[in-house]
Amino acid sequence: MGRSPCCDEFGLKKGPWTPEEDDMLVDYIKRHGHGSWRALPKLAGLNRCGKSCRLRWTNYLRPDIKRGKFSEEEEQLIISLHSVLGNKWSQIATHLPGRTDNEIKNYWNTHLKKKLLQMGIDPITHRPRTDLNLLANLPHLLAAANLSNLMNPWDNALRLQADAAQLAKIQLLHSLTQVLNTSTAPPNMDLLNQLGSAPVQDYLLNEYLRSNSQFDGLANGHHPLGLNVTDPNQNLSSFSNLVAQQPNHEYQAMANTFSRLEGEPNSNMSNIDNYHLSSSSHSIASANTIPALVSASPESSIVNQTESKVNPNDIISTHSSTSTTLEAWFNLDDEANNDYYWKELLLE
DNA sequence: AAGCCAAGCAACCGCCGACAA
DNA sequence: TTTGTCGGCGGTTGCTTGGCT
Repeated sequence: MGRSPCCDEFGLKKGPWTPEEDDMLVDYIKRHGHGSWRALPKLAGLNRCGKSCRLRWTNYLRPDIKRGKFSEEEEQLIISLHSVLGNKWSQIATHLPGRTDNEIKNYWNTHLKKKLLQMGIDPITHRPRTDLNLLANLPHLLAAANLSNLMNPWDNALRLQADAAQLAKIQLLHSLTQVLNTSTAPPNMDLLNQLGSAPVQDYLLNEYLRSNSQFDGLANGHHPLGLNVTDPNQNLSSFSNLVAQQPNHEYQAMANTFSRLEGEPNSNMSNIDNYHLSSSSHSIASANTIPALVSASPESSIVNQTESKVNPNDIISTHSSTSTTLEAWFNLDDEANNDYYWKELLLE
């Protein structure tokens, strides 16, 4: 079971391959096949270890390797597959003909990881980021989100960015709502105004009123912001309507969910997590068009992958990287959703 | 022109599971 | 059942290149 000595054998060459060595390796494999990699170097007249030969062949010299820039479609596919499979580069590579696991891994580390970070998505969990950097970029993200309706639907790069922005906004709303539901301090109107949409502001303010109407000074129907405290529903431009206006089917699915929740006693947005997590038999994903993907935090992706029987081919057919992130949003129940953090930002 | 720095990528390292003896 | 070998994988290193000062 021990590690094979392979490259530790002294006198064997390491480092970059010369064109002559490449020729020798290609020539031998063309004539004889690689056979035993361990035996190959001697038979081919190479002063390399078998492992080095195998790596050079599989990552560089193989005739079916596709070289050059990754296409937009390939990028999307890698992101989608990574959200399900995690760092299983070899499995990801099986879905990209002509690309090697090493190439995909390098491309992920040098390009895609940064790209996701810039879009406010955590490249490890594929969840929207909730740190201060994201909040600092909020106006930019919101602007991108507002542009989404005007965009060419086939422009994948812009669409992905806009989806990420939408998700960031939704996640922010979710977190803000939780804070408002648990605090009596008045909300920070400057921050609320950054959300830019009257229905959203109404929704958040009414969440605040709903949760605080039992306290002194509000119970008499007066509120410093001039809103109707005794009947907050009169103020409410419902969030369901807001998300229903989104063209993306995912937001339609959310609106449907909210509608169902509204029919339940004591429902509010924070119920969404419980609803989603506790009722897989009538899940959002099955009732609507959101693919049943799993989030891919390092600690959970493997287990989820096997338990939920997610087929990476489904990712390819639906080709939706945002669904994964959307579902991740529904599962926000960890430290990233910590009330304390949001209270610091939101409450005066 | 020279030096510095960061990005990109080929190659290596070390671990693991499968399998045969 | 144990042990050794092999191939495969993911993480990491270090060289090359290009941009900037």
